Amino acid sequence: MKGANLKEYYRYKILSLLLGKYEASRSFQTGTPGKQRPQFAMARSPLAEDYFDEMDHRKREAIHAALDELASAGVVEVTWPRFQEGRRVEKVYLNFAAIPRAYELAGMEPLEQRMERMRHMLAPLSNHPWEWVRRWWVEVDGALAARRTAGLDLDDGEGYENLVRVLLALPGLEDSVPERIFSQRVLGDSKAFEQGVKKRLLSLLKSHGPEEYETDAEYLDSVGLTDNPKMVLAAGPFIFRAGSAVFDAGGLPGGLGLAVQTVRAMEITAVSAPWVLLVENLTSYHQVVQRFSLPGDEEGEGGGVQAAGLPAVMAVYTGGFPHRGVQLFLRRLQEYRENLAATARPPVYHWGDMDYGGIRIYEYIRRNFIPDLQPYLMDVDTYSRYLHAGIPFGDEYAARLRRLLDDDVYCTWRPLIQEMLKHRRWVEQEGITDFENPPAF
DNA sequence: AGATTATCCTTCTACGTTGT
DNA sequence: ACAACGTAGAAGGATAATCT
Repeated sequence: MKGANLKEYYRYKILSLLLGKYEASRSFQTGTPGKQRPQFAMARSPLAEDYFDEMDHRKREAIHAALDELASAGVVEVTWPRFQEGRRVEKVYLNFAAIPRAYELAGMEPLEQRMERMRHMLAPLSNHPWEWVRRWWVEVDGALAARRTAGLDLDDGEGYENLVRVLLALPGLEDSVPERIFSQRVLGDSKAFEQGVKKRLLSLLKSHGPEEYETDAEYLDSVGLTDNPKMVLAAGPFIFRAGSAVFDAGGLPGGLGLAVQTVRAMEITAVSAPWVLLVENLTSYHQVVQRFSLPGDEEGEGGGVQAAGLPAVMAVYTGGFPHRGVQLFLRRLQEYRENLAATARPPVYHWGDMDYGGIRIYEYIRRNFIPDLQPYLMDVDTYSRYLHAGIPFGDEYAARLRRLLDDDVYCTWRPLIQEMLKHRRWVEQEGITDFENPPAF
């Protein structure tokens, strides 16, 4: 590096160091210069190593040259230890009046301008149809107006531009759309969503979203995005109509998978099973289908429980928090039930893990789809019988569980939650095998 | 006017939280 | 589980205020 270049290099280093301190200082926050100027002591600055390099004096000379120039332009003030004038720099101060000039010389964009640009970029969200997006916008816009960064990466303008586009496009989605297709449609690039927006959208959903979920996929599904279209799995004797065609699922020993479009178009016309069971986990769903929905099946499974004679059940796989397709199916089911007299409705039970997520999934379905939902094998008695197979959990998990105790929505779960807190274990649905007995109706 | 005290501000350090 | 980041509190310095 030649002398002049070295000087410019240090000029930038010095100015960006001082401006960085300025941007973090109260003087910037309040917008009015405080009593103390941004400053650094040379000996303990990032420049110290170069400044005190005994092997290469050109570095110190270049730093002095840069400081001389800045000082005579009135941008900075340099102090020297007594009797060392011009020999060893003590401290460097940035003059408030020269801050615009300092930005110019450093080739940096003033933080205030970058913040204003960001506000302008996010402004379209101010009248977003979703309340939680507006709430986030109010927070962020307020922070920027108050000259605080609020966790935004001000250097990633493009990223936030795409985030805004995505947020504006999401409310228009009908069914779940595959990420890549959505990305292509909204951002013009099938990878752009995954690379630049997904992470921010997820953290936004987790911090401000209307509902807490277990997995990223569930969060994305809640706004209409999936990695791949998902089927709705259901089994047992029920009849539905799609267009003019009528289907009887009872004739299919393993049940069926319904595409979201089918669910949208269908109407459930009859449920001949005496009860309906929603199942959280896939393994358990398959077991339920095998044991309940094949009355008279002689094969069994390798000496397993004799299945013959069990009353049939209509089973629906929810897969954790139900995705949009399942939600639509549950609405169809509820539409059918509401057309019947209250006493004629087949009762709907839900069976999931006895853990934080399982309890919340149950209440989520009850709140949003099936008001008279009942739990199946999710109670203190079953918990105690399977405690030996329970999985231990830690303090943080216990704290989350304890929060449910304070929430009235979960009041019926208090005995179970208290039992779980006492033993510090949760019980997996898959471990429970004695589910042959349907509840007494 | 000089010195001492008070106050304000930056910087350092530790802690908690969040993301990988 | 670990690292990185951000925040909050403590300490050190500098300026301002007050007293003698």
